[in-house]
Amino acid sequence: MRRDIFQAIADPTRRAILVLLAAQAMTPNAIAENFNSTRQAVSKHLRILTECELVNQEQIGREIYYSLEIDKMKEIDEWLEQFKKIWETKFNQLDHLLATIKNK
Amino acid sequence: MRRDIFQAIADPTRRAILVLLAAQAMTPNAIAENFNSTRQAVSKHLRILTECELVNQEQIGREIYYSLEIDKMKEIDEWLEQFKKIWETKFNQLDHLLATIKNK
DNA sequence: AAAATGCGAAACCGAAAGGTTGCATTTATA
DNA sequence: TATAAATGCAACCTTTCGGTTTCGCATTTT
Repeated sequence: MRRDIFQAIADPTRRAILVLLAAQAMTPNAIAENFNSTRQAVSKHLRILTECELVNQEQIGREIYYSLEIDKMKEIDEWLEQFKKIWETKFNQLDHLLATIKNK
Repeated sequence: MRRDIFQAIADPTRRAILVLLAAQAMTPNAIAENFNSTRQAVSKHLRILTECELVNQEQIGREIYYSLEIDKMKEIDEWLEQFKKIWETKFNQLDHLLATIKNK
């Protein structure tokens, strides 16, 4: 299926799942209670998130606990880096402008 | 069509367009030269990026220059904030561990 | 041992995505 | 003024997406 991390976070349900898992590891059933779709639909989302290595599984008896793989989230931040440079520069320019006005 | 910014950056071509525009404003034709798809396909991507307010248009004669709307990119960073707190905490824990080992 | 629970996988479906071709419109040029 | 260039839009097609229902398989509970 070859999905990447950006496709993974494109879906609002998956983003919400990631936020849930940021707080604590959860089972598919527990996660599904937070949404209006079926457990199976959530399961599909978890499969995608697992493939992208955004979440981990740990089986305990018949339950599977999913937890956030925080390191993978950094990849988004790394992509953003190239734009951060720009908005920081823009901020500095504004900063400079304000300072100039102030000293008039 | 109601797309959000996360859907906008889900497509690799659109991400590449954003990177191109980060360097300089460009026309659809110029942008399309960088990809294997038709100008019309690129035009569709630009339409989506415009709807999401990730890019601006400026018409000059018969040409339209597209430029990056950097402020909108910050929204992704803002969403990431909630996860950053986690990975910074993890880093600090590791940091502490390393310090402990060092002082042994 | 039988029933219930937790889960994933498969089959199916409608909607949306991403691409192409063909056109209409506006602006520049010969 | 006729032609070329730059662009957006619409129609169409194939693939993917996200959902549901049905099922099978472990594991736990009664």
